Amino acid sequence: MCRRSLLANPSPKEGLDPVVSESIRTPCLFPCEPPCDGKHGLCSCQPREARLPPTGIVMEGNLGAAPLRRLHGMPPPPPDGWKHAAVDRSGVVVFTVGPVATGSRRRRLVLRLSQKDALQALFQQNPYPGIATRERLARELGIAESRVQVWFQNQRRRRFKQSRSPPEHVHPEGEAGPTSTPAPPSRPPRPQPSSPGDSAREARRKRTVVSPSQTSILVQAFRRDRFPGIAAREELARQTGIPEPRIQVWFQNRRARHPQQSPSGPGGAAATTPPAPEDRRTPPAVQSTSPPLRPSPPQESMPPSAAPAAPFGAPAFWVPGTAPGVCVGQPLMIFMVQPSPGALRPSGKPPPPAQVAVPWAVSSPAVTALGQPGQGAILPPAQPEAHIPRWPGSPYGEGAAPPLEPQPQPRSLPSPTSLLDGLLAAAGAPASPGPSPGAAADHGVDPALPGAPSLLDELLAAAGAPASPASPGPSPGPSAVAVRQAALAGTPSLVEQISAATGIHATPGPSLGPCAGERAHLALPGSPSVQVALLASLGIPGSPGPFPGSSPVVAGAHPAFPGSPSLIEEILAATATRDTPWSPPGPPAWDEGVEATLEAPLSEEDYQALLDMLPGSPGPGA
DNA sequence: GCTCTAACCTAATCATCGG
DNA sequence: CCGATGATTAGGTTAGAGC
Repeated sequence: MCRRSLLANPSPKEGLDPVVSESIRTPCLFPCEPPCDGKHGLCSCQPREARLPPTGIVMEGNLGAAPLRRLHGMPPPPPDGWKHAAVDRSGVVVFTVGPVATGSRRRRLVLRLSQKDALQALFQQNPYPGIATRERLARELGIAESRVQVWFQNQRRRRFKQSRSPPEHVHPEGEAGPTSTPAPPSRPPRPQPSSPGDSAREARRKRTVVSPSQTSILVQAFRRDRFPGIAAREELARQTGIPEPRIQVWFQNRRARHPQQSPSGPGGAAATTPPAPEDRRTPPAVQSTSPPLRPSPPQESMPPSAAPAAPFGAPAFWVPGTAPGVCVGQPLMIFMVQPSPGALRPSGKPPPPAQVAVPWAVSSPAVTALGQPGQGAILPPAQPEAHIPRWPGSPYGEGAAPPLEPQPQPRSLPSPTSLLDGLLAAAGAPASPGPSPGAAADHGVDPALPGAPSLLDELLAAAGAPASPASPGPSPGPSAVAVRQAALAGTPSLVEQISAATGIHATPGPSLGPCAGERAHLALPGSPSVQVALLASLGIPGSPGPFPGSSPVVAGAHPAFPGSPSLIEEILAATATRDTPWSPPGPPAWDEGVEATLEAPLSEEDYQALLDMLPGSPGPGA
């Protein structure tokens, strides 16, 4: 009875998301009968996987916790208040008190009807949206791009399952009846980007470039836990500056390609395992810097040994600089702190003590929403959407993260007003009765708001869906904000600094946080992208165009801006030409070429120079 | 309790980059 | 060209949310 169900089952009600619940959940320590094949993502009887991390964290309240503890000879949980315990390599069991950041899985996103309708509409148009479309849709719906991607994955399965065949090309017509589709027999293994009929398939996400130092951090984490939960991934995202979704993929690939990282099984073997390629190529010195250090002493504040000292398995003790977004040159700061109940972004995300000035925190709508349990939001707050390749040699270190205090990582915003609401409102539809006003802020930030009056309605209408009266209830809002909040909440990124210095940030522009969500869209109302513009004006290479590992940013037309066609409009347009197989959103706005990247390969010098150019800008070194 | 579906995982494969 | 590795897809499973 190898039941994963026995494993970690964090009690969301308590907001406990065990940081390492994953650890518990993954390993299958039971004498399964029949033994599980190990194919499961969460369970494996095969010792090969050695899924139990060295730390052997246990969760309170987990159904499987007790047995696991027994199996591991772990002591019983502390009486009260403990959330989880970790056993470090030395065998010391450490209990952490207080809410744990998050659990193994990210909070489940509850899509609103209107959001689903929009997704459905797009799905009918194209079940294989490219990165550009996904991002755009994500922006307009106020959810993370990765969520959109997952939704499409699940949706394809649901649809294909029903119809037993993949959508040839998703002709708008057949969609209406999901199941109704007769479905041609055999279903192609899998649509290839270049496969016929898919010729129009959009471009993939640009390859993320993981620097050696970032790889080092990831590898270390991997050795400790091959199955990091959302909390751990977010943590890594903060440390590395790589978007959490990319971290997740990295681990997937890593697991697939480095199955035997720790042959000796749980525990330790990791250390003895031969270094992976990345390891080899990573200078030792760099490796030790894993845990980003404080800005000042670039990499000395914390002894190299510190990194290893902080077993990933015991993330509870590492409170990252919280700056969700690791932005341009933002050093990551991690320091040890006593686990305290509000320190870790529990459901309630109490702001950390020394809340460093976070520019956006003030004006950012996203921030406003902090603290809300919003359901929709899932975006890992810290998700540095804009993955900015660090400049090697930078004093800020590689895994630079913002030297900020742990910030309340708004996991989900109760977003008074979600993007969708905004859309609906704009369309004259009754938006969620919710909160509201604060919404003002949101509105300002909402990408797709202005300019696109009844887009949603149109889309829905085109899709045959009822113009969603939208979210009934206060809908916590999926957080359009959530998506951006990550960007906001965090440390001031270069852009933020620039904005602060220039006052540009006055515009509650959409996703101003360059480091935000999966992708930071720096579009500012009225202007393409301040960031891009600035970078471009400075002649910073790579600014205007995407470059490897960069996160494309729609610099041009932005859905949120009046005048810029929204995705929905695009869909509508496409729908008009039904026989036209999906093709990449054509208009300029869509053009990938229009996209710019936030991740300018800035060198520290560039960075400094940039800052210097900004009047009143303190500048990093300043 | 049941259903639906978001989240996650594996395996396979494509795409891109650097040597 | 080839190896390494990021991205994506199909398909399987778990678990949260809502009825």
